[in-house]
Amino acid sequence: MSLVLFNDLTRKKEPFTPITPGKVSFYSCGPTVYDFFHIGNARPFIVFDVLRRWLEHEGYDVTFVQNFTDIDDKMIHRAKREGITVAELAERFIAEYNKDADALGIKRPDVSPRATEHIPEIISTIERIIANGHAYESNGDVYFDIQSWPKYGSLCKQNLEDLEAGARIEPGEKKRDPLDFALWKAEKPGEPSWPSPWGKGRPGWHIECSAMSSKYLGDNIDIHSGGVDLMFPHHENEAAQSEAASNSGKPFVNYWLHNGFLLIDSEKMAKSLGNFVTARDALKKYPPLAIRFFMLSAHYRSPINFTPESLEQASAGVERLRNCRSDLDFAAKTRKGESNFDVDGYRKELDELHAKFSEAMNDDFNTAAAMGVLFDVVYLINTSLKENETLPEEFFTLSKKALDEYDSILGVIGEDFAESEHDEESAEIERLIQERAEARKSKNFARSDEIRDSLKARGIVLEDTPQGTKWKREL
RNA sequence: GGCGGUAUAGCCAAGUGGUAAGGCAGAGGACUGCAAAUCCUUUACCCCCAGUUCGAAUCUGGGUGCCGCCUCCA
Repeated sequence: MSLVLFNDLTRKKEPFTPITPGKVSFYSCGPTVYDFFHIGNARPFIVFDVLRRWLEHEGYDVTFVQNFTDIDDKMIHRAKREGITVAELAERFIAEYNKDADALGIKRPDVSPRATEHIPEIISTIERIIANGHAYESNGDVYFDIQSWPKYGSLCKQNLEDLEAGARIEPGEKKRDPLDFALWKAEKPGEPSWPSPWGKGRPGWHIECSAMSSKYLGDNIDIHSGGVDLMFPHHENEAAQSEAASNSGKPFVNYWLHNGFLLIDSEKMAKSLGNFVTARDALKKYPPLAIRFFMLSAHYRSPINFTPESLEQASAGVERLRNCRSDLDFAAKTRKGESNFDVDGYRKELDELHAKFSEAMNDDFNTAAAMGVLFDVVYLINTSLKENETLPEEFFTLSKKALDEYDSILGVIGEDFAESEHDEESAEIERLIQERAEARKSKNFARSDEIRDSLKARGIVLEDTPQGTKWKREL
């Protein structure tokens, strides 16, 4: 089975067919860099990172673009409050974004365009929209003319009347229709601005994505993703702008993907509710792997609930995965040898699981089901380790390859600390393990337990096996 | 009011016509000096009502609960 994606344009699962065979153009809405990003923002970053990795794993040449919004009202207000320029604010929080995103194992995009570095492209996009008769200038502002765009509302499945009922028009506004939205905003005193054919001003929110996606990916792109709340108005507006600008008759985007909301203790996250959690804070409390595990444990379109319990459960799940990998590594060092282990049968079982994994990922990247398969692999490895004194080289090669492959997509197992560390501390740990082994030999269990407890207090866990004692770091 | 999502074991969560994956937690057992890890055993009338069907958690209709969007919040 090949990849099927749920397309919000049609509200159906559709077979994924890229515009150019073998290539995928993928635009993902990035953060407005006025503050640390929060744990709700982290969801699309993580889940679409996994989709991107899966596409690459399947052999596609993916161009992944994720913007930084570095000019808008929030940026301006925050910069004013901090007493710095908008540019300084952007610089700071782009760096913070990268720190948190890296910690969460999110691959860097191929291109990370910033709105303020694409003002000429934005202006020319607006000019084309005006030239095509879908926008108008009004006192230094430029608005998209909703009435000229019959398709408006096709992504969010709303008709114009219903949308108008919810819209409001402020007194003194310069729009013709309440739903018309700004492409360009005339300069206000003390705010950053750029020269344009309509006087000094700055871009509206939606236009940057249209201008930048077309610059880097073309007028017709394969995949565009973001949170459900962006479906309206942001993506609806983007689509209208892009298609009005290109005037090619081709859709702006072939597959629209939206992730479900993340709730905090069953409530929407909001500063007013006092339940606002930044990714930075979450990373202080929970291991990055557990946060990833949590995000991938449900389907990306379902809502998920961020609670201490769910994160602890995720941590325990990660622990099981990591134990398997470290048990495997330890056995590879101590139990490799002659064996009548049925390698061919084992390979066949792994292949079957591999097929199940692919099937899950191809089904609208169902990571929850895929993780179920990963645990089946873990079980297969664990029972094989249990049932065989010694195992052939191939067992270890095959098992390690399987875990590595799945983890290269999901990123929930991570590095083996004990394996990768060869510093003074690990040498000391080895010494203590040696001392404990001698204490145990002479039945000095008091000393033995003392060593184990003191290491435990430092986050080092010892496990005794018939082949000796292994150690690992707690998450 | 308009649009949409969702309801599966103590908790998290797949499955979407043929009789319930996986994880966490719990209980009992094996192993261990004791642990830890691992393994074995064990826990579901799939929100309610009606209908379609040989057969429904899965489809249809109705109801109820929860959630989101329609306010430049992922």
